[in-house]
Amino acid sequence: MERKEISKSVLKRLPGYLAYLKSIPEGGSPYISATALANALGMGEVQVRKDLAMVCDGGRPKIGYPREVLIDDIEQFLGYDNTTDAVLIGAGKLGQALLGYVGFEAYGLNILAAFDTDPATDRTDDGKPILHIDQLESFCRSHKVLMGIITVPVEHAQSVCDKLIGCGIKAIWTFAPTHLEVPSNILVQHENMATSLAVLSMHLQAQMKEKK
Amino acid sequence: MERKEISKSVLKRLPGYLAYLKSIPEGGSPYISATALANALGMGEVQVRKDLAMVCDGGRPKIGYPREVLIDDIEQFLGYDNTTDAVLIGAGKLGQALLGYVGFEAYGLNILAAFDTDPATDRTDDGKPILHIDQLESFCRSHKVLMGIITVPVEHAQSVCDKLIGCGIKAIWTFAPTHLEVPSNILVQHENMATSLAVLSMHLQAQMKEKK
DNA sequence: TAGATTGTTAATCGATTAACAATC
DNA sequence: TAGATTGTTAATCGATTAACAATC
Repeated sequence: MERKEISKSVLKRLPGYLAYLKSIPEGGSPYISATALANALGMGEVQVRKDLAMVCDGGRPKIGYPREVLIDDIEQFLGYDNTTDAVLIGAGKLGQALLGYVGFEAYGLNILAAFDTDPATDRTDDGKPILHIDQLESFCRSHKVLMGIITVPVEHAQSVCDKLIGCGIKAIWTFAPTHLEVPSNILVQHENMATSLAVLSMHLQAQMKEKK
Repeated sequence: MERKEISKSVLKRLPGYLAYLKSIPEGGSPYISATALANALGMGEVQVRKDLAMVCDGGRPKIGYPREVLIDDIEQFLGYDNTTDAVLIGAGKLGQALLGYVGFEAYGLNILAAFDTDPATDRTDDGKPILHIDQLESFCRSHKVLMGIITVPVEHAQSVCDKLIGCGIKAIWTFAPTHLEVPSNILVQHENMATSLAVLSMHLQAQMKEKK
């Protein structure tokens, strides 16, 4: 499969297709059409077809795409087939929730350990190590970790971010509601609860107004 | 301030401005320019100016916008000035993390209680009630709750969603990685960890390739 | 006054949708 | 063959960026 330049909008829709494809029970047809996928996810069928064209080659007219192949192609495209190791900084409630979430395996994400300035215990319920922040650098170097997850309070986010970059991390997933300043070769993915809440809040405001 | 029709892209950027404006220490100038804001957040200044024009009237040339007024305008626009009550379904780790996060107050969100099919305790550490799912409807009706937060495993997400709608909920914030089927007047906001991971994963793949 | 900054109007860019030809 | 479905090319739409006039 020739790898084309992919836009971010397409990229963001791929996990949705993947999740749906995986959720289909084994029994049925081994093929699925873009039309069927679109209907199931409430999207336009042309869009789905175009998106799929980016990652796989060849559905067959009248039949659709072979489900298994499609799943493999998307996973390979997204890099879910080879796992990424990550460290997590901030072993608070959110941090521990992420640490304990087994579902990330499916996305090729493996959180090796959590770090904190003041580790309450040395292991989570699930047996993942919680280490002192001072051990971060040697840990990252020896495990060749490229991804860091930030779940510390806002005020420490930037300094933790700087520290991660100093440890050789190339991609950062942050849950702290603040802008992080980083060099251009580092990717920051902001899990932005605030924007979600903004969208929800606007919808409710509109609803209230309608009722009047 | 005349309320114009606002696009989703603008809406999603507003919380970022708000967070930054609030983070500025009291001491300095009471004014801030779109240019300064843009630089601080790594954005284009024209975009910032256009976005601000949607929610407030009148910065002053050469001076900028009065910071306090700007904060108030954005908060009012987003509806953060009057709090929204919400219920949360699924008192697992993620659910409890959200339940205990005090930062939501700033977004006008107040999670009243959590519900679960099998409540381990009847209160969280923070003193918020955890109730049995059977009490959901009467609770929502009596408290006139309009927002529901879903933190249950994927396989229960749709049924929980249906239940919430049956209780009169109008907006749903879901953390379950699956598509939810809802009537058109209900808003579903999908907190999509999977898309974030896809973006991160792609970046790391590109990095690896570069190194070779 | 000069210059920084705002707000507006026009141009560009990218993404989505529509139309249609190709194919099994 | 007929019809469902794919893939492609063109048209539309919306959002971002650039250019510029207005203003303090």
